[in-house]
Amino acid sequence: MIFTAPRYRFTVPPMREAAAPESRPYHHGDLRRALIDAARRLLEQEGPTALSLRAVAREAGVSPAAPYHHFKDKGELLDAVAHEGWEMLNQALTAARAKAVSLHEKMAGLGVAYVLFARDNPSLYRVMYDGSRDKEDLPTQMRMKDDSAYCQVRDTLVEAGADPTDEIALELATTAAWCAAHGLAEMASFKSFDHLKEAVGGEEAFFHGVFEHMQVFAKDKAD
Amino acid sequence: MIFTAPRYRFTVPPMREAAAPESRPYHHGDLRRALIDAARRLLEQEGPTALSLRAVAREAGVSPAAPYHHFKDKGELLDAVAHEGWEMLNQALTAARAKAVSLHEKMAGLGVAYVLFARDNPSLYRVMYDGSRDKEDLPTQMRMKDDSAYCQVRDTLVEAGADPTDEIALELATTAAWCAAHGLAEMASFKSFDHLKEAVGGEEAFFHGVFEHMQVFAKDKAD
DNA sequence: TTTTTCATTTGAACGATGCTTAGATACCAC
DNA sequence: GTGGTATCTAAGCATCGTTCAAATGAAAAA
Repeated sequence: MIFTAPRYRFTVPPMREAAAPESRPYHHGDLRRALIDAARRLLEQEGPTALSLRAVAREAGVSPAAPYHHFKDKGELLDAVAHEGWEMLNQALTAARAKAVSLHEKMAGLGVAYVLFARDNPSLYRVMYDGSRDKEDLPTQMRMKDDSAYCQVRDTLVEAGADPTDEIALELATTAAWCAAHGLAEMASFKSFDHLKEAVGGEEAFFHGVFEHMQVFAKDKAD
Repeated sequence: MIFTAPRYRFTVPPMREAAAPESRPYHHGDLRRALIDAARRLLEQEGPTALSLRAVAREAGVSPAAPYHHFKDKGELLDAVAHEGWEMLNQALTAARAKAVSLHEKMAGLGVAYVLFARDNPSLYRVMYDGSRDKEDLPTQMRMKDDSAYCQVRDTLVEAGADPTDEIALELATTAAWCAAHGLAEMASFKSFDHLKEAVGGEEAFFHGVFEHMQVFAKDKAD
């Protein structure tokens, strides 16, 4: 049985606008924070290809060498950005799960929320995933934290009737759901699917439709 | 000028089956072919991050500007590499489908063959996918050609009993299978799954296990 | 208050990248 | 041969990630 763990910080610190020159106890104040914000701003506005370390420093109003006192290299900055992305994703899934009524809605809602997050934050999602891909591991917070997407999917599967004592089957099913969501998240933007989206009545309906053809999201398994 | 052997030409040891050097109507022969081979060689040996246009030119034994007479830019070279990757993938799926006996084996075999291809050609798979992602479209050969992965999955679903007249459901199911395979292909290398792979008796069994938890790969749907 | 300390930030520099331009090279048709 | 032309090289531009000695300035020590 899953215990409700204390939820500490539920919200990712919101991006600050560009220069906020009020209080700067040190030279810049909190340059680390400012660099992460600048990176997320650039990511949102210019896309992942435009995200150079020098551009981030420029955006933060600082010299190209300044970031190296707060991050070992470019990858470490991206890791920090990705970390906030994972927290945002966890929040989105928590909200989707809370909103759902039936068990089937919970599973489908989780999947759709996952894909919607990727659709609404395409550049951030790519950074999140590229970071974990290069490390050949899922970020720690995705599997360890109680509100991680992985745990939420697994718990929901148990609620939906999965045998919690068959750990292997449970992990396989969770992985299957994860793969399905990730696969759809990465392919959803392909123009090839435009006609399908229209045919089923919109993008969200398309996501539901795809998930309904996967066993872990099937209604007969939930109730 | 010092009379030495030309520095750039004829210096490529054909580590692999280098493109037939019989006919070289021009300076290098078929530099386009040599560049693609060099790119694939680098991709295999050094990984995707080491794949710079200059490094490809170096590997092919030509100057950094030479590739621009055969490819508009770096992306066009990668497109050519990706194209060959898709053809290899289609071949792998064709072989897997031919080998399968039962209908269920055909679907599962297709999925596993897809993931195995990605596992065995990780860098190539990434280039294949990044190329189509940036264009926001699946490569033409994946949906148009008769032996494309998409068509093979769709046809196999029909063989397995899907209603060929319900085009929307058929496309949704095909897409679902595709997403599942792609998602697993991209996550299969995560170390987080090592214990699961071991628990189920190997990597291939792990792939089968994940697919068996998705409806489109479920046995009860096939027969 | 003055001085010292030391993290923070800068400016300059290095090697490497993608790409462009101008010119040299060598194949082919004549 | 000669000329035309596709092919390739050389050199250069702007940008990138990264390093390092110097400069800056907040905080602690005097």
